[in-house]
Amino acid sequence: MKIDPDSPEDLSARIAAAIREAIVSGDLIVDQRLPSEAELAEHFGVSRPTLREALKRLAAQSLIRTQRGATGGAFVNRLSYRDAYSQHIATSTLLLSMNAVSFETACEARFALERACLPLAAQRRSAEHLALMRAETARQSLSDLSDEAFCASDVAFHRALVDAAGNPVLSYQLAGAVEAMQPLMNMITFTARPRETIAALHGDIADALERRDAAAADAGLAALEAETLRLARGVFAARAARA
Amino acid sequence: MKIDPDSPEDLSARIAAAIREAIVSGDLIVDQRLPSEAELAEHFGVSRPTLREALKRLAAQSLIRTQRGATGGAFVNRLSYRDAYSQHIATSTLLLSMNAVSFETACEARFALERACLPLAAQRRSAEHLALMRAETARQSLSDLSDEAFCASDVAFHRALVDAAGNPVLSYQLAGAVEAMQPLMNMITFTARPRETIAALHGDIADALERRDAAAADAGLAALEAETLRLARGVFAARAARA
DNA sequence: GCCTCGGAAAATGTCAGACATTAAAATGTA
DNA sequence: TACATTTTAATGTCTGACATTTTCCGAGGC
Repeated sequence: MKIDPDSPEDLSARIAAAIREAIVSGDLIVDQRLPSEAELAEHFGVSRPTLREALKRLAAQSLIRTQRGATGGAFVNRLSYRDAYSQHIATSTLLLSMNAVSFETACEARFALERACLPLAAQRRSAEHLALMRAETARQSLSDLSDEAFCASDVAFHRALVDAAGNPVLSYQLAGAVEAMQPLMNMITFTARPRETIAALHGDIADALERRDAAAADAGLAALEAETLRLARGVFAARAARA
Repeated sequence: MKIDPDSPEDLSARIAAAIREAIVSGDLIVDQRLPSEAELAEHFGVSRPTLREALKRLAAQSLIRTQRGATGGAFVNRLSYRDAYSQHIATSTLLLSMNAVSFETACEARFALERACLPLAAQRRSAEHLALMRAETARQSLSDLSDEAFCASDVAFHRALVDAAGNPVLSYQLAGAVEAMQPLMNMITFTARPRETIAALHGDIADALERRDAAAADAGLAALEAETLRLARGVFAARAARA
């Protein structure tokens, strides 16, 4: 582990990069304990605070975890799907909100990706996934649901659809697209009529998956995309006219 | 900005969470300057080193950047596609390498996602994207190419295919699936015959996109997936037999 | 012999204060 | 006005100390 001496970055950034490299390259393996902070500081020729800044950078990326006490220290963390999920969702959400991505672009990406899951989902969907989708569809018909809760339920339905494909890598990659849409969806107010329409389309998709009919599910998803886009355009046009 | 007093986490983690919350919620906006380290330390009632650990955590996630000098300080960073890309790729690569994901699972996810891009790519592909795909296909036929370089070219071809869909959100979400496959692909040795086969299939896909024929491109991608899987199984079986 | 209890030890977590370095702004001067 | 110099405000880094947590081991009592 050597730091790049002529990088313009901070010492802590360079040290973090060196340790990260050791982890990624397999030089440090999962659950292995790193040397103590004092030893690492000496190894890199820096003070303990500087070294600690480097360790915190790695901790922020879930690459290491720390334990206090006699046998404590910093350990290489096994990156779990759970951790990767939440990082990916947070990054995707920020990316959309900070870069003025149009609703159309985000919507197109989301539905394109979900359609990629349908053949697998039709083949592998379990009873549990179907039940989840049915439950969310039913919830969406409740009249006393807030707009936020409706959108959250929408996201939950789509997550179940993606998970039904039974491929954790696919679920992980899609999590960003599906979950990051929620803030955008929250900008749309769903009055009674659209809610019924959307819930009905969700029902159609669930029906198709129950019959293991990928083509029908694809048609349902296409209809849902068109409806979502139609709704969003209506809302945005009305908002623009009012302003 | 208030820290959660009864969280079991470090002070620096709680402070980072508080500031992150302020950024995500829009309380702090892009390019806005945060108070100086001394002021923030006083605000949260901690010392400067502790506060700096919190800032480094945020810097590791590209949420802030820092400048030295008189008018320097920490600024809310606009999360660029570029930054988000590299984070996503790094996380995806680690996730695959640390969780013993099977080649089949990763491969299935990758091709399922790429197929989602084809209809859009067929519709929107530019001459530049086609030229890129042709160039990589040509490179793959060179005889003096190392296995790593062949795999890198393979990734470049697929990246061009994804980018041809003309949707940056889609490109971002797929970057993880496409790039994270490279270490897995590198485990396979490509002798002359498979290289020809793969390059030919790449050529077929490029041809189909040039004709804006999504169905043919889909068939080409399906054939490529089957071939990749066949190859990988052969290599792994041979390796298992030898051991 | 076994169990409990209490320190010793080793590690991270936190603090205080100082100095080094950088870059912009203010100031002085030809 | 234009240029060089000084000031200033910020981050970057170091030193040393103390607080806290957790494990381990040994002493003492049953």
